Parts: sequence; C-alpha cells; structure tokens
Amino acid sequence: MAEAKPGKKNDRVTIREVAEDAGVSVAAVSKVLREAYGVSESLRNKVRASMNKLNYRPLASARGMRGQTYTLGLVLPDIRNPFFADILAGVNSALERTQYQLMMGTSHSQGPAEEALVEAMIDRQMDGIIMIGTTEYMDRLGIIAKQKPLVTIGHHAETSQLFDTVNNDDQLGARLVVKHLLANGFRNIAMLSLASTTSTILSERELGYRREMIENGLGENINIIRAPQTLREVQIAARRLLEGPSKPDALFCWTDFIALEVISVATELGLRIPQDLAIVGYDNTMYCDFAQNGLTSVDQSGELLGLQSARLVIERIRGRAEAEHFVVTPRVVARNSSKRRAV
Amino acid sequence: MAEAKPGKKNDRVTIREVAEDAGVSVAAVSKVLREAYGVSESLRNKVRASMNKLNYRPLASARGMRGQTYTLGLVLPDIRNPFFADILAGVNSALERTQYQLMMGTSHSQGPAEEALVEAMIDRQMDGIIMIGTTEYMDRLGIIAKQKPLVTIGHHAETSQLFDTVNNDDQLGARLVVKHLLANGFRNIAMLSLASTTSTILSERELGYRREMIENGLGENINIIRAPQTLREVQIAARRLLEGPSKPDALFCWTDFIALEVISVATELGLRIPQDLAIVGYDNTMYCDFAQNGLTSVDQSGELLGLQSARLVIERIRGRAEAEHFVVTPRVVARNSSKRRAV
DNA sequence: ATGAAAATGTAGAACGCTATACGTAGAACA
DNA sequence: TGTTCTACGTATAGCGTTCTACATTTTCAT
Repeated sequence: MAEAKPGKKNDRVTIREVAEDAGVSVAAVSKVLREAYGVSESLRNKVRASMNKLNYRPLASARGMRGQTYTLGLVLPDIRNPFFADILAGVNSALERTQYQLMMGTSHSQGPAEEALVEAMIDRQMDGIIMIGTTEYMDRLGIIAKQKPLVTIGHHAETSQLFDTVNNDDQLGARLVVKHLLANGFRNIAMLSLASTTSTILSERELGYRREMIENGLGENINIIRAPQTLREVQIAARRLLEGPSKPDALFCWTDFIALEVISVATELGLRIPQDLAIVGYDNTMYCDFAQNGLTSVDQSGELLGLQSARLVIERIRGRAEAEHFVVTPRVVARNSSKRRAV
Repeated sequence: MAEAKPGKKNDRVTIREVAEDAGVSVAAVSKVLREAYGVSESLRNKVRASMNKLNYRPLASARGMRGQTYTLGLVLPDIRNPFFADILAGVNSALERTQYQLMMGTSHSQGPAEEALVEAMIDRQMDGIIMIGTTEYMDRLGIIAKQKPLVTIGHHAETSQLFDTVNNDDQLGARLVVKHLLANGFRNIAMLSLASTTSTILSERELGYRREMIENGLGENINIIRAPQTLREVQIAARRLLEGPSKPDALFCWTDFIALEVISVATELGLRIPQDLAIVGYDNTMYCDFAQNGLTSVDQSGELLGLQSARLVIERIRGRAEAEHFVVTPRVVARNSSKRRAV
C-alpha cells in the first residue's frame, strides 16, 4: 500500500513516456531534446508533438548527471544597488531566446558567503557562472574557472586566460569625472571609495582620480576616504569629511547608491548642492534622474555589460578556450549635482 | 586516448571515494550526509573526517534524483524595488544555519516569464518555492503547490489550504495612511495604484482607502489612478493627475519606489512637498530616510516577512500539511513628505 | 548494378546519489 | 540457555537523462 509521501507525488512525465507515445526510442527523444545530429524532420515532429501533448519538461537534475543543466548562475554582492538591476536586465535579455535559465544568489558582499554561494552553484551543476563585483582573490577565481566557465563583471583581470572579464574603463571613468568637475569650476575634489582589499575597480578608479588630479597640478588636493559598504559607516565617513577642516568642494562617490546617501547627509548638514558641494556618482542608475537627486554620474552601460557577459559565458560553455575581455568606454552624464559654480 | 572535453573535467570527489577512504559502505556515507537514523558516533566521525580530508561536497543533481536538492527558489517580480532586498535579507538570515541554499529568479513582472521561471524551478527540483507579489491566478498557484511546497508573500489567499501566505494587513495599511493624512490636514487624497487584474494586495489597499475615505465623509474625494509599473507610464499618469483640474492635495502611492518617482514629477512641476502635495509610500524602504526624499511610508517589516516565509516553506518540506497564514500589522512612519499643512 | 559514404535510428551503460530491504551482533529478558 | 529486540551496517535497485557504439536504411557516385 503506497502511502502518499509527506512531500509531493512523482507524477512527472518522463522521456520514456514520450518515447512510448511517439513510438520511438528513448535515445531518439533525447536527441531531439538536445538538438543533436541524426534526427529526421519527421522524427523530430513526431517527438515534438508527443512532448507537447504530454506536457513534457526535462528534469534538470537528471540532465545534469550526464550533460548540461541549462542553468546559469549569477552572483550578486547584494540587490540593494540598483545598478545590478541594469546588468540583470541585460543578462536576461541575452538569454531570452536560448534554452538557458538564470538563477541568482547574493553574497551580502561578504567573502565567506560568496564562496559558499559559488560552491553551491557548482554543486548544483550550473553550466556557467557570472560574478558581479567579486571579492575573491585571483587564485580562487582560477580554481572556480577550472570547474565551470566563468565571467566576471566589475573585476579587472584582463591578463587572465582562465576566465573572461567584462568591465568599463574605470581609470578613464574617474579621469572623466575629475575633468568634468574641473571644467565646472571645482578644484578641491575628494573621492569616497570603498574599504576593500580586493576591489580592482576601485583601485583603478583611485588611480585615475590621482593621475588626473596630479596632471592638473592638484596633487595636493588629493583626498581619498575609504569606507565599508554599510549605510552607517558611509554616513559617518561623509559627516566627518564634510564637517572637518578639509571639507572639499566636490565629492566623487564610487557608486550612485552611496552618492545618494551623501546627498542626504549633506542636505542634513545644510549644505547646498552643488553650490557648497558638488557630488558625482557612478553607474548612472535610474535614481540619478529623479529631480530630488539630479545626480551627475558615470554611465557604464550596465545592460550592455550584462548582455556581453551572458554571450561570453555561453561561448565558453560551447567550448571557446581563449579568454576574451570586453571593455566599455564610460561617459559622464551631467546633472544638477555638479552644475558650474558661480565664479 | 581521452581528449579533454571542451567543458570541464570531472574530478569531483564522489560518495564512493569517501566510503573507500573511510573504509565503510556507500550507504553509510549517505546516511551521515542525510543525518539519517542508524549511525554510530564512531562511524559518523570516521566519515566526517574523510569528507573533510577529501573536500567532498555532494552533487545536488544526484541527490535530487532520489531525494532533496536542499535548494529553495525565490521568485521576485524584479530587483529594482528595494523592498525586495529587505525580504531577501530575512529569507537569507532564516536559512543561515540550515542546509538550504536560496536561488532567485526574476519574472520582470510579466505573467509568462513568471510562469516559465516557476516551471524552471520545479524542473530544477527546488525543494520549495517562495513567490513574491505573484501575478498568477489562484488555480495556477494550486497547481504549483501540488508539485512543490509553496509560500507566497504579498498575495492574499488566506483561505487557501494548498499553500501558505505571508502578508501585512494591506487594508489596514491603507486606512492608516488615510487617517494619517487626515490628521495632518489633507482631505483631497488620491491613490496611485497599479494596473493589475491579479494583485490582491492592491485591491485590499484600494478597499481600505475607499472605506476610510467614506467613513470620514470624503467619499466624493475618492480618486484612484491605476498605472502600469513602468517608469514612463507612472510619470505620465502622475503628470496628468497633478496638472489636471482635480489635482489632489495628497497622494498615496502603492510603493515607495513609485512614490519617489512622483516626488520627482511633482518637483519638476514646481510643486512644493508637502505644502502643495503630500506624498505617502508603502514599504518604508531605506530610500525614504534620505533627506532629499523624506518620504512618509507604511512599514510592513519586510525582513520579518522574509524570515517567516522561509520558516513556513521549510516546515512544509518537513511535512506540514495544514496551511498557515502569517500576517503582520503595518504602521505608518511619518516623515517630511506629509507634514501637517499650515491651516 | 555495386559499393562506399552519409543519414537515421536504437540499445544500454553510465552519472552520483538515496532509500529499501536485509544481515548481523550484542543486549535484554524469560 | 534460548529467544526477541534493538542498533548499526551493507548490498543494491533505481531516479531520468545523456551519449557511445552499433545496426540499419538511404543516397550517391561510379
């Protein structure tokens, strides 16, 4: 007497039933599924008809045991930063007409959690992995890449042969910001960066900022503040900077999300933007455009980055072995928060 | 001569190797893995030691063929709305000390995509599914629930025996907003709702809004505008309302995210907030607190909702058959956007 | 016609686990 | 001393696919 299990019944249609219904072999159905070689038009049609009739859907676990799962993993540091939504949109649109399905996970911007998440994705037989803003060290990334096709977004490793990277030119982006602020009459430009030992994009941006300042004879004004990525820490750092003796007249923030917090802090301190303080963000997310923010930002085409990363990871799955490194040229989108100051 | 496949090598440690190393049977190792009955202390230790030594991790696909995958699926409409980040934090913290791993997917707020995503999750043998703000019809949800343990967040179906629900009291939330606005001197209160045929939370809020208005003798002022969830459509609707002849003095928006857009539109139109227009949102997301927004909102404890949904879905997996429906009492968090108007 | 090559289809062994059915040894009881 | 439990281990048959190896049929030169 078969008791119904506490879980769910196993009434799934299997490949065997499809084969039976279509009057062909199991192997034939599998071939149709995989779009493999050696299937006639008529066979394909027969099988397709049975699949539809029986409402058959292949079981990913079973496929994964021998071949692919047709699942891609996307690792996000968090989902609070709206920039990731742009990237996600790009990834999804690239996957739209493919068999691949995307599954995401968040690492809370924490190393151990990120590592656990990636392992979980490998254990779940994801065919490829896209990591956004990873905090992993280079050797770890190599280990991951040896197990699964890997593409990173927002991590500079352009010399790596083991995995692909997708980036904007962060050094240039920072330079453009400085240029823009200088052109608008700001000279005491500080930079709010992230306290991180592994972020290559931040070190690139810091480098670009430094160089551009020096090349404009403003080496003495260089001021980089690094804060952890928590709301509280950023607020404290911003408050300290803006109330301190060396208050800058412009602040370049490493992401819009953080820039919006700084606008909030500055507003509370009674500072007018941009008269008392110009603010520039990075990523040009949708919030920049809101009138209450009017945030100048660097556009790095998040959707394009997502699109390209999906393309690259699928190419890797299909067998490409040489690394490819995609780079977008950023551009400044000027808004009220950095308008020319009265001379 | 075995050529290296274009994909990756298969150098995973299997349960068989662990068994060999520990000098026990495969079945014994499996028992340890599943924490099943009939394992002595010494056996367990031996096996654990070998697992660590060999760095063994079970393959989810293989486990899924017979038992569980220890994976939970979370369906989000999109990741732009920061409220979902709160829910996610709750889910993740509930899962922290368990074997379960969360995988997310987005449906872009579109029915077909949502359906495809849920099917993909079922095909990937997720042990349970949490759906946020689903647009599925009741019968579809029943079908899903028959296949996998299901919990919905933000969907009223308190009479359902097939799946669990987690909600705040939306009708009350809307009433509280109206009460709050009335107490602050606003009487011509409009509501910006979502154009949706399936959203039960919006119909509840609309009901609450209507009833509270009527009970306060303001039935004639009832004005519900429904816009689709795209930035453009919301802006158009807001603009039309605020420039039109029946401009309200307060606007209740169905989510913070939308409310921020309305603040932007209103600002562009030269309206002062709250003097010319009070604005209230829903969800009390972190953006409300930014000084430039100062948005009054309804707090529905997103993190708690996430926590509870994770608890419920795991209970379902463990065998609970009776439905459970968790409800949070919302509260208004007042900020500048709805400050008492000058009399 | 004839043979070779190409096209199409099938059988059946994996893949790495889980879970059922059993076997065995020692403890507890009469 | 036997008998019955209980605790602990093991052997092994799948789970639903994929994919290699092979068999058969068709096509195409000659």
